[in-house]
Amino acid sequence: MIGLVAEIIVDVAAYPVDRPFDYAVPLPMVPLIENGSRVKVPFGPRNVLGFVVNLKNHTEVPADKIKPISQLLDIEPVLTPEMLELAKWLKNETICYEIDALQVMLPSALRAKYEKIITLQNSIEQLPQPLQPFFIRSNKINYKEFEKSGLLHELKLALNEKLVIIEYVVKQKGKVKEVRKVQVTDDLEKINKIANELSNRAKKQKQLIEWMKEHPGEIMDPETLYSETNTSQQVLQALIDQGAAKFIQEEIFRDPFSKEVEKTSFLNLTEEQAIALHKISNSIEQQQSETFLLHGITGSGKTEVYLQAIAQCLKKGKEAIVLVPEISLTPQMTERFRSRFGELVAVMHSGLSVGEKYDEWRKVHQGKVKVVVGARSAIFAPFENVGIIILDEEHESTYKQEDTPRYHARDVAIWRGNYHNCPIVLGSATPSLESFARAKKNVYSLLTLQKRALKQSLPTVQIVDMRDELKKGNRSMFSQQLVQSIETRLEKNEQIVLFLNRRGYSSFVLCRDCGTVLQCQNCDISLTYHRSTEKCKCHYCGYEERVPQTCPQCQSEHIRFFGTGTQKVEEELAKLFPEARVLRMDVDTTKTKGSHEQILTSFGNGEADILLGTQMIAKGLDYPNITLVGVLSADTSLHLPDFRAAEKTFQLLTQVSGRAGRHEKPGEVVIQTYTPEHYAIELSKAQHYEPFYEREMLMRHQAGYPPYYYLALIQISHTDVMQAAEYAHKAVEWLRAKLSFNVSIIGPTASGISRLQNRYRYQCLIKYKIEPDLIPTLMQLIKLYRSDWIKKGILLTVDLEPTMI
DNA sequence: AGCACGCCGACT
DNA sequence: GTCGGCGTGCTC
Repeated sequence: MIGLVAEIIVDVAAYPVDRPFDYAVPLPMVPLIENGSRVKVPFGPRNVLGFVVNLKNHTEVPADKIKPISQLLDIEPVLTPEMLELAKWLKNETICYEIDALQVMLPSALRAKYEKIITLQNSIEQLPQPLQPFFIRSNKINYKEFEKSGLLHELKLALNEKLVIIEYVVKQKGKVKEVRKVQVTDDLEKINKIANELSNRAKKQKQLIEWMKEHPGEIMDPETLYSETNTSQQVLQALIDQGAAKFIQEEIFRDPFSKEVEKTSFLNLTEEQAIALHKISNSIEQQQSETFLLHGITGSGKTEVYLQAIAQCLKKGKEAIVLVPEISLTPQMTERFRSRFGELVAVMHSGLSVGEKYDEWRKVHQGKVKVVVGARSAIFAPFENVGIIILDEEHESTYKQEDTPRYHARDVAIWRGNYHNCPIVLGSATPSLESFARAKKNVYSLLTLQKRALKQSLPTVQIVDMRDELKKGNRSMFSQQLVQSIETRLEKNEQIVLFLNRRGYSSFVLCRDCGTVLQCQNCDISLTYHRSTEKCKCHYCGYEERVPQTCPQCQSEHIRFFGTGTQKVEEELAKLFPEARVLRMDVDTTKTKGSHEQILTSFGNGEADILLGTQMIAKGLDYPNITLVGVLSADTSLHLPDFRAAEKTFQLLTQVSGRAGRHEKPGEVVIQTYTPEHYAIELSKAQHYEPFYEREMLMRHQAGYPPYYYLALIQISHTDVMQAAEYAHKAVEWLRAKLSFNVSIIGPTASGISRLQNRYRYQCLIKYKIEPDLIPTLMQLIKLYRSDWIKKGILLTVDLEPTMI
């Protein structure tokens, strides 16, 4: 007779074990175990962590093969049934191991730490001499530590003699922080009885018990108790011995918020905001899983709409998830939520320590908070009654995870919205083309905010043609216009933000006279300059050519590869404006924790005149004294070998321009470019999203890119170039034979970064509209790879809907 | 993935 | 004879 059997996904990321294994549930565990519980199980010769995904009363596995679960790690399951279902969906949707899908939903503190421990079996004297010193202190030592000693051979002999054994132990990474507290018994009669029986000499105990009479059941910090009742540990201990109180361990949460915030209340809504809120409210009321695209220009007050919609969910006893891109998850941002919802908010982002993340997660898990504000992974917040899911800056590529499981938070949000029958709000000033196209097709409901909430006017935008500057003999990075504008602000004591557009690392080849950028003959994509070979390559079709000496358009010799650094700009600024105080914000100056925040605060306090930085300053900057924004070269992101280059540029310019003049003082924006006629630059001038959308959609349609087509990216790498190329070809041939003619397969070509960590990388891009068998076919390819190619050192990955190509 | 098992060549 | 090299196959 078999008892309860648990299906367990084990913590081993490998193809042959990517399925549930049956384990016997020991009798004492039966009433405690649930789906979603974490367990420790013997798996082959070792012990591993696993997740219970199903409980049943039968099994096909022969009784002699079934092993019992060795330990139940949580009394409360860490995963809800929803999460188990979501994991299965993720597994199919992104082609990953189920265990990876499960682990990504939990804080890393709950992941297992594996250790090998050598344990001495007999007395130490029996051990060979060289091994003895290791076991003087204890009969157990860590294998990792031992490994360094170089005595592995001796160990092996001792192992054969059974003098020592090796154990595989599973530990949890994170710890729950606990403090010791006193709890007074809630049994008042007992207190009275003890009080009456106290000897008259026990004056201090009497004092304490009198206090306890007033506070039955109370939990408090011992130190506070002593000072409040003027007693000491000895006195308390005496009463504890008699049963008047007891010491308890209480969980505490590490508090990542350093300061208190003041409560704020609702702001008045503009008419547009009110309409948007009303539609979202309806969906909350009707319990409809509707996806909204909230398209609102910078400064139109999207956040206030979110806040009020959330408030409504809370009123209905439901919870809210708010996703924000990592870089805009500044204290300034989270304070807006905390000031409205106080202690009901948990914040999750990469700046927190492992322990802090674990604590924030537990607040959600235990129902102590109702709102989560966080970066991508917060989409897995373990709420059980979600009322609304919000993705702010919906177009941001950081919502897509770049390693397995390669999920897009937007897709997970929609899945969860469906599960909970609640609305999903995607907010952006510059929606992704995918989302806007869906809104146009009424797949999403479009909500529009066209006016700024405080009725400020949009900043005036000037586009400066840098080719003219060059003709005028100005070879510096600053146009005359920008220099003049900076001077004016410095005189007026107003602040300036200079933005250096430097997305990505590849460089393109540009003619400084006519603005021509070398393009591929077959694709509408810029060629990438490869310094090692002195050639320009197209990463989409593999076309390549030598870097020309003169411009193919105008025969000018001023043709060279492009790329500038913030340091160089800083030096030039120092020459032009020696008195100006400059703050530089880039990867170098923001390495340490909190430095990002520090720079912004000191700029906000007016400790500098100019803030110079890269992407990271494009968001969240909201200071009244910023009246000038300068974009040093708008082109840089335009000519990246990425079909989204124009979209990203438009988004970035709109975003950056939005930093100027957000308060009373009017703002000015100066955009320097070598290609002022490009629609992405021209149309960003007045934040004209729709014309840009129309224009860009046309390009996508012609070139066969999303949103008209779906994409899948296959990457193949090997330490040997020939092997990498050979297997990339094999994969492509294999796919061509399997997939229908409606699918176009581009490649194989060398990847953008053709060698990474000493592996040569090739890739192939699949474009398709409808191909129901694509995922099964790709899974088959992966199977082929894992059973055969992997032995030859090939690495193959599949990324569905890649963001970076 | 990790690990044991097993079959082969080089050595005390 | 035996140690350790890596190919093969399994994990409830």
